[in-house]
Amino acid sequence: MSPVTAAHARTRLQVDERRQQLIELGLELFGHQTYDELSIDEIAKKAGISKGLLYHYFPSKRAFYVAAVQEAARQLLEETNVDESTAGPPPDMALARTALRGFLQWAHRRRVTFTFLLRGGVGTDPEVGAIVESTRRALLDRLLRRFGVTKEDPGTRLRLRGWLGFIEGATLDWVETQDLDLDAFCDLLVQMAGVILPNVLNPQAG
Amino acid sequence: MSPVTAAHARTRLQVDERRQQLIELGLELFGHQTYDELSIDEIAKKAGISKGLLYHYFPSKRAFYVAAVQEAARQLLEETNVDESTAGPPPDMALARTALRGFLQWAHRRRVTFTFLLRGGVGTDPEVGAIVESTRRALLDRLLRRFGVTKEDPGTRLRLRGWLGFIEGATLDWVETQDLDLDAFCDLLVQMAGVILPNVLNPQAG
DNA sequence: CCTTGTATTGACTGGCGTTCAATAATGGGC
DNA sequence: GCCCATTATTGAACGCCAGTCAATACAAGG
Repeated sequence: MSPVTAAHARTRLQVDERRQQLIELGLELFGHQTYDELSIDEIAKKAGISKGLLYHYFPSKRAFYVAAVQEAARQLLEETNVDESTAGPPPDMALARTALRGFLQWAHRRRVTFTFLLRGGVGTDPEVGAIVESTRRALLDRLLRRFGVTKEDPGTRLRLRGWLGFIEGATLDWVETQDLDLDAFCDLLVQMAGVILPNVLNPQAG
Repeated sequence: MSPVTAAHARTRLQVDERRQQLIELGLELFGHQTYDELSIDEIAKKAGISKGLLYHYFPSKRAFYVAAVQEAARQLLEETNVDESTAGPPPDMALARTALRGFLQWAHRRRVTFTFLLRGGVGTDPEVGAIVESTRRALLDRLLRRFGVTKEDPGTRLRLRGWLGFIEGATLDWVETQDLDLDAFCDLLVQMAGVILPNVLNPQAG
């Protein structure tokens, strides 16, 4: 079934190729099982390789897990990046909306990875927490740039952090229940941005 | 140092007393270390008891961990419960504000437990996730009752879930940075409730 | 004071993360 | 096309730690 499975003979792969393959597998497996539900032996078996080989690529099980989280974050950032060449001067609401839409589509299409990143990314290492936090930050910066937000006093920062919490919480609910279509949900989030961050989005209203 | 520590002699305690004592300790320890950073031996040592005794009270390490989460949730719900005897008809904004204040005070005073509950409560078991989710739900129901919210169509549910995400995210930030005083932050959250849930809070505006 | 119940212990076991020396595949030089 | 250096790959062995269990000591009731 898996292209990795080699009955008896050793199949020798390029280092990056195999590494990527293993991370991809980890993403899939850790998306469905807890960290300590999933044993190294099981991972190796599913990958069709020996247990020891995993340690050739990753110094520890945790490191492997972290690499998977890292990859999830990387995919999220990469696949939700929109073309900015035709962007108008901020606040370019249309572009911001497109970006948000892309994020939601990704969250839906790869919902296992998405929930893995958010749910699995919190309770574990500080290292993992840092990845999630910096991803959050990167996503936030992107959106803010498109919304044209610059200043960040304490009140604004808390609103931003809260708004992100809003998006994450609502999106986790949304990918599960699916009882609003993409556009309606996207509209909701944009509308929320408007009421949560009024002073930064239309300064004259603050 | 600890009242539990008995140099050589066995100190025999009542079952509920010791159980509670262990859970309290677990709350403290798991607040500062990851689940698998913390070994059973270490817990037992810190508690001044033998490893085996832990298994007299809890069937497994996980069960012990879950009990600690459970306790954190129980404390949160108990200690943030406000007196409703003098409550006016909903939406009683004053009471809602008091409740929110109580929640924030608790989150600040017991920030280790609070972050443990939120950060540790996500990435692990479905069992732990269920506790956190039901606590979330209970807190939400309380606030909604005071705000006088009844209906829950998909759109409203997503707003509620998002609003909770807002509170959690912003509060996690707030207990860490502390760069807004309690009242100002509380004001912010109440204000946010107003703009996020306008249709349910003042129906004529929706 | 003895007996019964149970809180408590310490040694033991099995599983799993981790290590390491041995092995076989690959690619390059001649 | 052969040989050698490199290294991807293996499998067995190790050690730590969660979980078990029979033995022990403390407390209470008769």
